[in-house]
Amino acid sequence: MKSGVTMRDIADKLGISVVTVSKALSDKEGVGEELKRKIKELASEMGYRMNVMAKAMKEGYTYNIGIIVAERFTGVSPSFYQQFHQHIVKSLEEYRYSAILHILSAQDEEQFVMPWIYQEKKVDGFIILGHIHKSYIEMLHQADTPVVFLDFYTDQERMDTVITDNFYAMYEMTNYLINCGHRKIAFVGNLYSTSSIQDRFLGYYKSLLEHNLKLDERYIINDRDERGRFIDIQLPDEMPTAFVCNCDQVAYELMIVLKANGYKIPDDCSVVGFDNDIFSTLCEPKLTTVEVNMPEMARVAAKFMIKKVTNKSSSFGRVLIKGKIIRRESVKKL
Amino acid sequence: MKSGVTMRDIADKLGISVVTVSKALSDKEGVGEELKRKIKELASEMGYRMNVMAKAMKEGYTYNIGIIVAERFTGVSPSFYQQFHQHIVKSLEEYRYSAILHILSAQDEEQFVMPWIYQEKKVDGFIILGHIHKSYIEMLHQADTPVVFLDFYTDQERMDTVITDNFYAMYEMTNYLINCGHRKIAFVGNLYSTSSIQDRFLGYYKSLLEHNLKLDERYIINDRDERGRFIDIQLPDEMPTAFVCNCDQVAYELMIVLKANGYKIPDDCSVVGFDNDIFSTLCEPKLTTVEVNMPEMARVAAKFMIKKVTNKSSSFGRVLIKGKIIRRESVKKL
DNA sequence: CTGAAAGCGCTTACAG
DNA sequence: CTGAAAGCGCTTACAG
Repeated sequence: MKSGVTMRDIADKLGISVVTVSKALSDKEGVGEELKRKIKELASEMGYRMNVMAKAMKEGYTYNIGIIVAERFTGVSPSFYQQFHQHIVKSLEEYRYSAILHILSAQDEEQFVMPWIYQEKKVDGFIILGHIHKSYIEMLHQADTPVVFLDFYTDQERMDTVITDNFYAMYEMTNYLINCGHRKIAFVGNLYSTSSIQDRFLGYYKSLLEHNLKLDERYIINDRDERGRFIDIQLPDEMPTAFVCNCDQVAYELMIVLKANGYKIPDDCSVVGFDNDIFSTLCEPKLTTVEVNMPEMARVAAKFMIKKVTNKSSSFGRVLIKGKIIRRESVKKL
Repeated sequence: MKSGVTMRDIADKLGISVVTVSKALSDKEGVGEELKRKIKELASEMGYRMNVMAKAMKEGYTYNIGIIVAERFTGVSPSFYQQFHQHIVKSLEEYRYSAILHILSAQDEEQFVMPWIYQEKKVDGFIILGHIHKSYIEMLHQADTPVVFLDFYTDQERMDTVITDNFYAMYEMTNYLINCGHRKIAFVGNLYSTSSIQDRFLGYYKSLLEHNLKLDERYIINDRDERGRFIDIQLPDEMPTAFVCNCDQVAYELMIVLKANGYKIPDDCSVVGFDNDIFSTLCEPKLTTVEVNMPEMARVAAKFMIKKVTNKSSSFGRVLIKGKIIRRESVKKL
């Protein structure tokens, strides 16, 4: 299994030209069936491997996509986005594209430093995973390179983004609770923290509106400070029968507080989460939650990316992917 | 910020040759200071970006390294290896190398299918993350491409690998327990499951030997079946004063069993783990454990990789990186 | 100090 | 059906 084999070598051995070898190997027309067969056979016999870079240079593509994720999401606790990255790799593979991960440092983000893989023309475009600064996005749009966002959006124009339908999922989840007979339902999450939490809250609110239930301010419970750090959860004076938490980890923390105060779950109160991450199965009882459809989101983002690479002017806007309610044991039918 | 700018454009505008531009931009000698300055200035003004692929093709490098991880490690629960991948990206960056993640499917692994990024010559070598089949490794070695292993080793020859010093870390941890006055110390883990568990067990055993403590078979407690699935942990009839667990998750499970049987931690028995992962802080009390030095391991693996790319004949063998004991609240001084 | 020539390994028109 | 020519954007000897 030598490496140095080129089309030249194959051509020479067969006494033909590289043009013919090139055509045969990529199944282009203009080569006799018999000759084509011979070429392919010899190629595999000699352990020929196509040098895609050479092809790429001729065509002007790199067949690489940069995946950008902000450093702050890559801390000690393995995040959500690492899972996403893997799904993107899988999806890009189907187009024979590779993914190159680029971790955007806080410094580069603030000082508007373009990723070096852009500077070196190593990628045909970027998929941005999660939140990054608005002005950095602005700069990205200025540069002539296709960009698709995943799991994040802003009100900026020309933004192609694939996101979970947070709003609809929480709307459905709250409907489910109401169908189970709950009427006093609290929401746990800081409404001013992230866009996701806001959308989830709004879905919860829509469900209340639709069922003529009043939004009670005392039932909006804070879970984190402005900087996103979790704070101790304060239970309301008058207890609701169900808690809608903006994520599984908060639901997990809430359950600890509830138990510490002598409440039984789901007998005294029901709890639901969002994300279907490790915390949802670490709880006792296991948590009813919403699963984000990562494979589908990655697939769509990859598809958009490839289309934008091929046709720079194509645009898709804001695409919502539905989540799925996972029913476990943390909800009681009243 | 246009993209199409090449050295040709810069040269034409200055009425000089591309050769001179090339030399100036890569700081090679043979260009006057004044001209060099001018060239660099114009380059940045025109928004020139080096086409590394062209350079790469000339030199015969791709400046990409493939990171291979078996599909079974990429399941639902975000694994250890995703963290590793990020550290490798960071380390390779310092050599201006990019990482391309390749998830090796079970099928490809069994049928000895080389990664398509190898077939397409997109990478200069591979870093293998975690366990893969011996015969696949054999094939990898047959192919003329540099390979470095990370967090995994076998007895195969010519294997360059960077691993945690499981043996030494568990030896130190057991010493620590003994220094705290413990004499009856159990080990929790299936000795026939993974190489890591074996090494950790052996470190524990060495510490016992050194302190003239007998290895008691009843104190080797199984935690998983042959297929690696966790089983219910059986406490021994006569209780030890401390448990050395092969990983944090098992320590976490053990704590649940201990508490269910009315034992207080660390008052009735101490527990230690390994990995310093999420389970170590989810426990109550928080777990004393061993932290793997991922950044350092990634750094060394990257360094080896680059050296092997530059000089195919270089080899490093089996390199051990020390772990670090993280002391928390799960151990009591007797 | 500066540049014309050749080449990295392919592909795309264009002839024959 | 087959191939000579030109070119993708660089760099590496080698001349001047």
